[in-house]
Formats: sequence, structure tokens, C-alpha cells
Amino acid sequence: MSKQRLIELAQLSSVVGCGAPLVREPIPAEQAVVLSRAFRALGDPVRLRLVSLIASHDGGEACVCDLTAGFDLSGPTISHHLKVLREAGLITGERRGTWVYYRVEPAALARLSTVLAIEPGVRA
Amino acid sequence: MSKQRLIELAQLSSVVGCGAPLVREPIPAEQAVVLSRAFRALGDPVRLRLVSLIASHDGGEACVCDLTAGFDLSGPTISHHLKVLREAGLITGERRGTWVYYRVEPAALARLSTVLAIEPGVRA
DNA sequence: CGCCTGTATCGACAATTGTCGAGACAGAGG
DNA sequence: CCTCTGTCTCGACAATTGTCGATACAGGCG
Repeated sequence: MSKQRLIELAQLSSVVGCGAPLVREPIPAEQAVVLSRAFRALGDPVRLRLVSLIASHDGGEACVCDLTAGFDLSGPTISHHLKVLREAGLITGERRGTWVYYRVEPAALARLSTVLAIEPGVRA
Repeated sequence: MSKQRLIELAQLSSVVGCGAPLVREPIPAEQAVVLSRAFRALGDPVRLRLVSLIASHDGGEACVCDLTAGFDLSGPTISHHLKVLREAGLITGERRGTWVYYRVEPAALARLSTVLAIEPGVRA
């Protein structure tokens, strides 16, 4: 668990409190930096599928061996993408014995979902 | 209105129908490509702020002259970011006289928000 | 202990991206 | 018509990113 990841996690969660949708008011520049890091992490087809595979897997977690099977990519490349997602605060990894298991950070996904939400009523 | 943008818009709206959250089931590869293009467009602090500025502006639209003021970037650079957002299907631009006005595509934002939603409950 | 398997890191490379200045285009107004 | 202003396109550049093979690390098992 890298220090960098802890920083990212703290940053993402620090703005969970003021979770105004971006259609409500202009996002402050610092929040834009933190949020855009998470969106950029999702801005790759492989990483988006990785998050989906992990989140939808039985028990809410998946080991790397389950993930690499679905892609025509080398192990180091999958590992690299998992690292990007980790440092963006979107997933966490834990080693149990031989395998490493990943799960999503529900709060992070929820935060991003809220930011993009279109509130009903005010706008059309 | 470029042909490329029409393609992107069609792609994004084509998957609006099957808007399952990514925690529900693994995202098919083709959907991941389309969705990740939109997330990558949001994966830059400048573009995230641009979307927020446009969406939260009075009347739901903003002209480029309103947008450039908030950034320490050249005109061409802002124009480039707006083009990226346009081609991702997130905003649309319309020229009225001297100025070009941009507005967000609510359906596109809503689609992305749904994909990231955690709770399996019904959304409005 | 030594080996074998599963992940991660490192170093390198091509491809993509963010930024700018110069210049082109569109429309308003002389 | 010409000019001025607002926006976009083009070409160039440095920085970042996605990918790989080689290698290192971690843990189970002979």
C-alpha cells in the first residue's frame, strides 16, 4: 500500500462531503484536479473493464489471475493498469497467500456518479 | 457539426438503453471503448471545469468568451479542449452571430452517472 | 533450503496528448 | 469592399501514456 495511494484516497474522500454535481456550480480548480485523476483512470477501455470485472465478481473481489484471462495483454500491462486504478483511489488490493485480490472503493465510484448526476427539475 | 461528433453521439446514445451499472455485470468490450472515450474526455482538470462552467452557467449555455476568462491558457488550447468534449458527445456547440455557445448533453452525463452508480436501486 | 508460480517493478519504445504561435475562417460594422 | 473581433485549424514541440520483455519479489511446496 503505497503512500501515494493513501494520498489519493484521502483526496478523493476529502471531497466526498461537498458532493455537488458539476451542473450545479463551477467545480473549484483543486477539486477538478482530484476528480479528473479518477476520470482519467476510467478513461481507458481496459481499466474500465477491469473495474467492472472486479466490481461484478462474486464476493465483490477478484484476483489478478481472474482478470488477466479476459484480455490479450501481458501480465505487466494488466498490473500497470491496476496500479493506475489503485493510485486513483478506485480499487484496493490485498495479498492473501499466493494471490492478490482487488475490490472496488464504493465511495469513490459513488462520488464520481454524484458529480455527473443531472438533477431533475431545474434544468431540461 | 463534424461527422465524427455525430458518430460519437450515436455511439453514446446507442448504449443508453442498456445502462447497467458497471458493478452489476462486466462491461462488454465495445461498450467499454465508447464509455472510456467519454471518461477520458473528463480526465483533464481543464475539461472537467469547462463542463462544469458550461452546465452551471445561466441558461445552461456559455459562450467561449465566458470560458477562456477562467483559465490561464491560450485560446487555441481552450478550443482544443472543447473539441475533445464535443467529439466525446458531452457538449454541443452552436454559432449565433459572433459568438459560439456551448451546452452539455444531459443524456450523456446521465448515462455516465448511471454506469458508476453503486446502489442497484432505481434512479430518477 | 531451492524451485516454481503469481504479481510487481524497471527500462525502453512508439503512440497519444496538452500546449502554443501562426494563420484561416465567420460574421458584424464601417 | 476592408477591417476588426471571436473562434477554429494547422503544425510543431515536450510531456505523458500504453505496451512489452527482462527482472525482482513473495509465498507455497518439494
